[in-house]
Amino acid sequence: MSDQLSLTFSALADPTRRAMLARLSKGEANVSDLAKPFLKEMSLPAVTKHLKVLENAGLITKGRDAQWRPCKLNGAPLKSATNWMEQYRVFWEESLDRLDQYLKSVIIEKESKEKGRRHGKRKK
Amino acid sequence: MSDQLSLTFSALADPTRRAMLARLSKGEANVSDLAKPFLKEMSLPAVTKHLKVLENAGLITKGRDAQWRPCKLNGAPLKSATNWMEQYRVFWEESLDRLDQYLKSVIIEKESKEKGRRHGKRKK
DNA sequence: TTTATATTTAACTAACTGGTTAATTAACCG
DNA sequence: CGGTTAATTAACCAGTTAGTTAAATATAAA
Repeated sequence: MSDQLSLTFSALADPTRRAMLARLSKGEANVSDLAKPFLKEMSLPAVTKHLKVLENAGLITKGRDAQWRPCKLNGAPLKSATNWMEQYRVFWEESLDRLDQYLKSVIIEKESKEKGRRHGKRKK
Repeated sequence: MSDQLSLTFSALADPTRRAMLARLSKGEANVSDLAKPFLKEMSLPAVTKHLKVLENAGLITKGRDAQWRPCKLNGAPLKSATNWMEQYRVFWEESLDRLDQYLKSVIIEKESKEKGRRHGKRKK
């Protein structure tokens, strides 16, 4: 995979990892804190692996405090990812534009009817 | 995987697929158009598979025109993805904020020195 | 009807992912 | 020291991904 953007998107492509980031957005937490909500669904080593993925993507940083590993969120890769997406903004605003154009055309139809069909679309 | 956000991020986690989206952002293209830049690196069936991933994620739509399959980009899933990221904006602006605070503190130090140490931080 | 073009499907494979359990490391605490 | 807590590593496995080549499908064109 290798490139940073791929690493970032790949790390985000998992609901467990996204939930962990959400948790970290509320403040630092060590591994067992982060694991707690998932220990019914998976083991601790599985959590460790997820954290490793996040760490490799640069989305979190693990510190050390005695036997704890306090993790904190690092937003920089999310910034790059958002920057990449930004270039497609026009494509998700497009449908709205089309609605806009449609509404305008309806108004024009309406106006031309009211004004005695001076510049409306001809039918057929 | 299943959930939409995971499907989207997962589809984006590959440079070939991102390049295909970039191409489609410049206008519709059929499969062989999209394949052309990659045929030195991979076969046509590999391209078909990448397009399938994008299609399953709802990022593209494939139409039909005789034997061609004109593809067009669909921005909606990117909108959801960006919305999700938006909640982390504060984390990539944070470092800037910290610089900001630092600069402010420097100014305060400076002011308090100038004004005879009226409300600066006491040393030690 | 044959041939050519565009694309997909099938069958296979190597590498990666996401999980497991058991063992190990590291640091604290009595 | 010996025990406990926090976290990681090792070894393994099933399912998925990303690629391959060869065959099949669909449409146009001669």
